[in-house]
Amino acid sequence: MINITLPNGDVREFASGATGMDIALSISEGLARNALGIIVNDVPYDLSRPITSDARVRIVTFSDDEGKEIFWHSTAHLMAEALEGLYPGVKFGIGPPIEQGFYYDVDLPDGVKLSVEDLPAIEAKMVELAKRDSPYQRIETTWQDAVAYFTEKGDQYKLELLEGLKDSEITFYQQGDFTDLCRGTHVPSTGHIKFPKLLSVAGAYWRGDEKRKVLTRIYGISFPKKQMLEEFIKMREEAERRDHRKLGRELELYLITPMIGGGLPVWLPNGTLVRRRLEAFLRDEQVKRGYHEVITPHIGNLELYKTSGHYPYYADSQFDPITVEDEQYLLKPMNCPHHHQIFGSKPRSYRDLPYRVSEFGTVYRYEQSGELNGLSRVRGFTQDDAHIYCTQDQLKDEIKNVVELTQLVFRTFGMDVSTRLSFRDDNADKYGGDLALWERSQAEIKDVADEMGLEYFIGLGEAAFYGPKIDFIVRDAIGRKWQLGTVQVDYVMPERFSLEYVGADNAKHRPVIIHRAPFGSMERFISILIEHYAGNFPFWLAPTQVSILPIADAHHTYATDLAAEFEAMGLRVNVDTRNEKINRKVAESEQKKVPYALIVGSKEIDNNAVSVRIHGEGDKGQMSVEDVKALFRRLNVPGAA
RNA sequence: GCCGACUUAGCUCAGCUGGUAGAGCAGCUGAUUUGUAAUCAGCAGGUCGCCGGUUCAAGUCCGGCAGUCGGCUCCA
Repeated sequence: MINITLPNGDVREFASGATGMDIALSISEGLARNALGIIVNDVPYDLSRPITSDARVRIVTFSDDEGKEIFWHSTAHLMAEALEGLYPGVKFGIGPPIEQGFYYDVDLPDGVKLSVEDLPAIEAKMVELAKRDSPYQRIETTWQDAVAYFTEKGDQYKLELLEGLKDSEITFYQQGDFTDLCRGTHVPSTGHIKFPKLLSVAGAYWRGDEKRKVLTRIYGISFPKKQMLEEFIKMREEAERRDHRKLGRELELYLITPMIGGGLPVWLPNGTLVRRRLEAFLRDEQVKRGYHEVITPHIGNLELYKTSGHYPYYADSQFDPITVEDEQYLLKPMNCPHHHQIFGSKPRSYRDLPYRVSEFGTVYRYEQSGELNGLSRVRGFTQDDAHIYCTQDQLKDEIKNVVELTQLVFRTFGMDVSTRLSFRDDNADKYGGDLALWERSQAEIKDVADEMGLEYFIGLGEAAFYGPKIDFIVRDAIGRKWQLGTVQVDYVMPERFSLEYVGADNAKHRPVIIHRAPFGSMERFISILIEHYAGNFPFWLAPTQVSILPIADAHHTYATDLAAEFEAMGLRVNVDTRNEKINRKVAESEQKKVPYALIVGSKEIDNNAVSVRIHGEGDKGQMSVEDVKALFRRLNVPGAA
């Protein structure tokens, strides 16, 4: 007999060799029906796999992350089985579950090309195979037998994977006529996968190496219940509506034309208003915190970037240098070296530190054409950059200050962020400066993060070449992750630029530099902001804050006088004096997502009032002009909702 | 840059197996003076992304290029 400990602490006795399914059945029939796998002492097991010793177990269903992984991984196998049926000779790379579904990388037989139009047929085949309800069978095998099997099958990809598994236990999973090299775990049978949905086809390099063959990657997802699939599809449609590229065009925020160049967005008047508002918000916060704002040119002598070390490290992602009178200049790929020149331009005393230099600095980076994406990924963008030159003693407090400022930014917009400590990996070529300094700054960053109680994860290999970072990452409407804010510790640049300050001891010392950008890039931040608000900007940010809608010509004077009063308060107002019905004016104000519409007719004029309509909420009734002014004053500050 | 798909009026989209381009909205003109999501009528608007090929004939078929989209790779 073995003792099985359940998550609630109950210990039950089972015969040795009992399976997850036995345990599930002993708890309830419903659980057994929904169970997809069992976690045995932190190791996922198939429900049919015998358990032979005492264990702590947890049965997982689709509502658990592990359950979804098992479900989607099994769906990937089901799709592979369908593909093998439809395209004999297809070879398989890897087919893992991902955050939202799964993919499988496949090498199709010669001459076969797959497009999204082929997906429904594959999906139909999957449904057909699922109806057979074939069990997923775990088969333990030997490395030699596995090699023999895939040699016979001619699948060089699986053979290559096996090369890396020489010393491990090898298992196959088989369902129906399909056998795959797989560690597992899988659902009991294909019948669980009732609602598969294949989503897209893409190219992907074998093992992520661009020198190797491009395989066809098919993305999909699946659900145990129809309603879940429907909800998923509805969510994707909602995401499409929020897409900043669509809203950016509709709301006339920005423009990208091939004539100007890919990845070089032009800010239209509406977008410029939003951006200036954001800049003003951050500028005010920075003034409170003792920053000095500067402006630097868009190009700089190549020597500057050779000194900083950016040039050799990032030659691939810079525009080619421009040659003028035998001197070479680079389109500015970052602002840091310019700011270092400012710090170094005169002797600095320890009394001047921390010295904080900020700039909304526009930089240009060469991004591969296939990478360009609306405002999220561009070739010219503006960083809300700043560099803080401080002493070693001041470093931790300064990091805390900038992390707090960054958090204030995200809090103001109500955005969910995840925090990554971006550290170096073992690839020494990627980084400058000596290892001891790296270890020190990584430790300092981690200390600060712990002291502040940040929830974070560590990203190895994500550091900048000159130092580790704290990065703030958010998701766009369709779930893609983007890095926005960043805080970086740098011991390398002070050395490279020989930056110094005179200490209290009258000796020269090296400052430490913090690089930071709470928004990251204005372009990317605004792309996320558009999707975050679905284009419905809060009052203080909206390009047009108030539409005044007179009922008829007789009310125009009242309306325009009112508009002038609001404008004098610094509000952005539009008066709709067109010869149109009020219904039409209301409709268009709503479509433009203007936060407040004020309807004015004879009734309002008599009371020195307006009728208030809030975007997305509807008619709020009459309000006196004085009350509306007070309301708008209250709403016109950053963070007000 | 690589793989795949897409590209028709300012926007959203029709256009069957090749026969010479259409709608709604936006725009312009006129009528209407209007009470909380689109008043009515008329007019105008396109070398169907670009270049080449097949054909009596190409928006439609084929090839090349560009741009966009979804991925891959990359991202100071």
